[in-house]
Amino acid sequence: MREQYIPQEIERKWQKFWEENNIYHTPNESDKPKYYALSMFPYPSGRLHMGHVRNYTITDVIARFKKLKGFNVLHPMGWDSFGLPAENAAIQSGRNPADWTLSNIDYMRDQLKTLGLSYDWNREIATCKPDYYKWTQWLFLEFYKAGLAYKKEAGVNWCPGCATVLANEQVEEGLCWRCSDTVEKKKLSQWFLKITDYAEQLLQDLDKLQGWPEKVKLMQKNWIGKSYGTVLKFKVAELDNIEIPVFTTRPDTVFGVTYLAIAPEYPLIDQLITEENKDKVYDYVENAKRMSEIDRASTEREKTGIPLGTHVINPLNGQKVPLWTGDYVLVEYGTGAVMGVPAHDVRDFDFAKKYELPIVEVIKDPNKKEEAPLSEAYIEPGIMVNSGEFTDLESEIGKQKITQWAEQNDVGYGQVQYRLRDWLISRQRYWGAPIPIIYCDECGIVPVPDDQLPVLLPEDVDFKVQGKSPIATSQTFVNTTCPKCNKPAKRETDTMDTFICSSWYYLRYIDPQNDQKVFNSNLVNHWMNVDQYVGGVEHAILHLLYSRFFVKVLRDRGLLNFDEPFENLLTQGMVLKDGAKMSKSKGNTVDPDEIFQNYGADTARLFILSDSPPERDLDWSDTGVEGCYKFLHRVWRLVKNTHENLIFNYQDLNPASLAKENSDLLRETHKAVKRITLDISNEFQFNTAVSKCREFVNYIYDYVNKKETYSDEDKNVLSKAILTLIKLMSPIVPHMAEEIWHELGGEGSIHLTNWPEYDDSLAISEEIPIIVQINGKVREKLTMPVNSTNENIEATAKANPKVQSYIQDKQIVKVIVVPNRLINIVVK
RNA sequence: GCCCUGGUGGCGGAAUCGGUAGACGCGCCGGACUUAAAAUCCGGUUGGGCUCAAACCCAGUGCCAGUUCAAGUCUGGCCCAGGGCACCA
Repeated sequence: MREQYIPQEIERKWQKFWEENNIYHTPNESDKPKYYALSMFPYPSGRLHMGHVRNYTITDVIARFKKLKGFNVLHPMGWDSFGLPAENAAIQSGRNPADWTLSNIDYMRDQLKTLGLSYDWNREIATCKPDYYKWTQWLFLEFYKAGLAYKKEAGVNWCPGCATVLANEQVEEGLCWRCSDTVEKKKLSQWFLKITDYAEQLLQDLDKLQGWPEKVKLMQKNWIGKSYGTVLKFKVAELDNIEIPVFTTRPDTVFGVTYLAIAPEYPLIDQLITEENKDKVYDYVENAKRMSEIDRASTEREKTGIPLGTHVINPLNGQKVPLWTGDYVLVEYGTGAVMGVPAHDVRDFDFAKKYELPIVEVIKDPNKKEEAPLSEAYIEPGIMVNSGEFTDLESEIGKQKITQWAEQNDVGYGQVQYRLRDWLISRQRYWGAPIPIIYCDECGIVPVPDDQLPVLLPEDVDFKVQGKSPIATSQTFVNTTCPKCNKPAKRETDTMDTFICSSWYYLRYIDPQNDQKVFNSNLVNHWMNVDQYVGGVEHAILHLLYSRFFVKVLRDRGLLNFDEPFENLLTQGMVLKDGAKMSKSKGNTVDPDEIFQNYGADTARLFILSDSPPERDLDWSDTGVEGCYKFLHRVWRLVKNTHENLIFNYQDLNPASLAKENSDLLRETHKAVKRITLDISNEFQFNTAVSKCREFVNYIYDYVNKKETYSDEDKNVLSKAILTLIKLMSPIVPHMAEEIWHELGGEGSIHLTNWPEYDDSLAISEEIPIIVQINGKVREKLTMPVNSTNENIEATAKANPKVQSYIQDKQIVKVIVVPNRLINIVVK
């Protein structure tokens, strides 16, 4: 065995060995129970960053652990390889996006191999390859056939930076999620997926996801945004046949309506303006439309509006109130119109104050006695006043009564409303899966027949074109014939949002080479759900919501038989440096390649797991890395120095017959197995698992330091301890474990063996400390046999001289004994 | 503004059920080895009091109350930090 631990020598060697012997290949058929461990696949941006390293190391340790525990583990990797950076690189460097992407993949695949991850590379996929996107297109057509993909003209989010539209989920505070450019509104005809049809299921099924962080479920719940309310129809006083429906969650406040406001984009707005107001209102509407999303949506900004000149009739009390348009009313939500109740809505209150509209109080705060004008909106429930026949009702009951009344009198109805909008999937970009649709003058929208898939990306395109997809510049692509009537027709030139590609990739890993079907349903039903999904919390809504939607649709199309894709979800924290997110602009990045070269992958893996629990942020620390490197050297030396006294096929000796130091070492071995097994099984507490490895190593050092020579008994017990240690560490530092295993006489691979078992009865000490408290304060520590009786503990404690000094002359009020823990004597 | 999460030494973080607060590591200090240094091995390291030293005592898990024999852990109120949502009617 080498004097020193030199990772650069051993890591490459074992990576090659593992690959040549195909030890991470996962068969579909197996007697063992299945376990599907999955990391969120990366965008091939060029090189790995520390966030990747952390993500994949966590999943790898789980996969290796489960494999040793006897599971048939599926642990695949692939590439989310469509997307804008490739195209931008193409524009800047003149390279083809495909070349750029594929060479990045090659580099990053090497990096992943250098990290020693236990992937089954036979299952690798890349979403930009035709044999993958063929099936993305096929799935789009499934949605189309189900009536879940449709095209409509709509006001959509346009990112000038990316020169494409975005889905709602991809706009963060009015900015593009990718490039942070200010998002504009544009009216365009675009493809949507009807995710709103599944709003209720997506909400309900969150309850099934016991293995998800509450935080993520809550974010999805808020995003779906279910609310219960009532639609009330207001007739326009000046026009006979027009009604304006409003959605409200507070029908109990309808007697407090003093105006009604519609969105500036309200479709019927033209008819609702009186002649003399037309110029002013059109000016206002134009202004509102020009405003950017952030300005418009800001709650800081003062709300504005303008009266249209017409009026509406309150269906409950017949009152005539003015009709306004205001930029705080959103056309996309509810009916695009709101009833103004200044007394009981914060926004309406602001609006009424500004424009001197009346404020009519109709809900009374039951806790407030004296009459005083409202200084702010009262939005809590209360007792209804000034509300005709509903006066004196409790407002929560009033909601129901008024809704009933509206239904009986045909002026409204109860309604459930969701905040979730349909998913806009068209992108005016090249590097994505083309939407497989043909437009024919005769037949209209015609889906590309299955046998003509994939619709391949053309190569004769001008990437620099603005405002439309570069694909539109390819005449060979655009011009085609209609599959129905064979007459000349045009292809759809937009590509799909890349989130579509990533909504089903975990299914394709199961059957990656199938060229007949999207996947074999039986195999998918066998392997799914993903038992453990690991990735960043930034996908809490986007990717995770879309994937859940996909699975539900595929289930309803008969392609699979489960409701949810991801059984358990671990959202790992970020990797920071000096307390801040690593970024090139801050100059605080740490390059994984450099760490691999200087310290080896095992040190990187060990450090990234040991300093923080996985879901928390991790601050990168050079000295921490150094410490991990030293620890691995320490383990190496331990083995090196005891090497000649170690027996690979050691005997399990009868614990009762062992010398004290050997039974102690055996007990520590069982303890270590128990604690590390539990730490990894429960919540993946790798940081505490690592610290227990270190404690165990320290213990063995103590043992070894006291020995000059080794008896046969010593050798067997020490061998068990050290070989067990190596196995416990093998998921975390796979190369070093493999090397030591072979040095000690192992054959094959340590990663194909079994996780050590522990015996609970041997993991317990014979003597344990018992704390003695007097009036709750620790005064003495006793050492007593495990499982001593309460009487025994009490007698021993009372006999103790120090305890005596505290209890003599005092009256004992109470004695509490917690077995194997402590005794508390209460005295007066 | 609303919702969520978290606040423990110089630092990262431990602490099944309420039961020894500070495991393990980093850093720092000391000892051994060495001509010397590095590396290594061993020991110390919450603050304060007392002491030559130890023993011992007091305080201590963001702040203030409470429940309990016993609170980092439970309850109520507050402060601070981080995250999510944000004119969704």
